[in-house]
Amino acid sequence: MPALLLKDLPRFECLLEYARHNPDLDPSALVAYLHLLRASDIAFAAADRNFTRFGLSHGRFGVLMLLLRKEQADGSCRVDEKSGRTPADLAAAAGVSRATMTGLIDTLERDGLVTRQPDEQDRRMMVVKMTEQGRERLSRLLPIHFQTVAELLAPLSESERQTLLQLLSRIRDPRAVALDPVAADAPASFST
Amino acid sequence: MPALLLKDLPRFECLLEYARHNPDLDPSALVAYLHLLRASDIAFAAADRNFTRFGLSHGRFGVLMLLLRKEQADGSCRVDEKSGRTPADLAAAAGVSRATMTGLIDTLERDGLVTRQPDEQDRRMMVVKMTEQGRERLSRLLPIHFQTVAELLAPLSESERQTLLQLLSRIRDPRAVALDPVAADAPASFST
DNA sequence: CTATTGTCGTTAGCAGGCTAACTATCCGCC
DNA sequence: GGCGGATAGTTAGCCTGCTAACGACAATAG
Repeated sequence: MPALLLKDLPRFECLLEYARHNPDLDPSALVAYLHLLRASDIAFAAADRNFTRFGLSHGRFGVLMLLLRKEQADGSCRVDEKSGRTPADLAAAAGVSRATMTGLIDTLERDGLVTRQPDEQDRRMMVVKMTEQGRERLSRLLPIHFQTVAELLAPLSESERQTLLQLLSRIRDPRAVALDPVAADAPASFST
Repeated sequence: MPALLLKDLPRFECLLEYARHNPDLDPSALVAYLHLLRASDIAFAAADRNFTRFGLSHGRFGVLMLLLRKEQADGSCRVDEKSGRTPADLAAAAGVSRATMTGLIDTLERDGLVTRQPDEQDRRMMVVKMTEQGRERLSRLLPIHFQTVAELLAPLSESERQTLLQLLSRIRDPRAVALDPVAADAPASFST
């Protein structure tokens, strides 16, 4: 069920051993890297257990969250009524390929959590909408999901979470860094 | 290619928006959780690009590392000559199912990086050994892999890495915590 | 010595990503 | 007005993980 491999802890030994034999490389980077994968895998698997209980997966959950967000557009978030509802838009927003999004929507539609109708203006497009049942299921899952997240981070104090977040946000894709070296030490505020 | 979804950044907005509408839940936990998945995904994908360049995957790389470790047994590491070479042992050490290990070894054997021979003592078992070609490929890959890891962590100073590591190692599986609450605040030194 | 129990490796079939290629449609330019 | 290039959604096929179930074999109980 965990999409990422749980195999980090065991590999610790081998890699660290190798590092011991080759002291020219950076042991602290390696250890941090392995802990990062391990912690993320734990969090991923914990969330996935909740999703599975509700007949969802990480991918399908993401789609429903995107649709929920659109529905909250009447609230504080200014999102034009149109954007984000077509499969292509959802795929871009969710970070998966259009082909994958087709499969996700297929399953969601089969389970009655989502509807798919042809767009009237542009007949290439489809319009994906969340059903009442989808909203209901999401509203049952979300408190549990957030509680799980809270439990995962429970061992850390508020200020420690800030520190963790600040350190994590400075880890960047080396390729991206090469393209945009200036951003390497920016505080990196995503959600704004 | 990335086995974990790259879709964390986009979902930031939706989840944070939801959190804004429901202030009873823990925003700092949610943000830390999302940054954790994102950072891990970046690291995972960066490593995976190297593996792919050398015809490997995360899983196959892990197997070779385990076999390499066995081979270093003549050095500083006291490992009995026998352990860790059967598929079942490798599966347990790598954290995958035995069925998955069969597939990993199949591919590695097909590519000539590993051999599989029946065990003489116990005819249920097989003995997996790394070939010279496997050693050679691993020795070409490892410097690049370690350099990638070093680049990923380059934005952090030595003491920041220590902090990161210390915070990450306190994130535990909620289920495991329930079983062993004492370990929840232990420093958690794995590699010893 | 036989029967039960358990382990090893493999197979079959599922899930969820991906790319590449296809059809249908829109847009812009002549 | 029509034609070429871009875009939407789908399909087909691959990869890699998983579980469940199998036959072969070992180990132990009686």
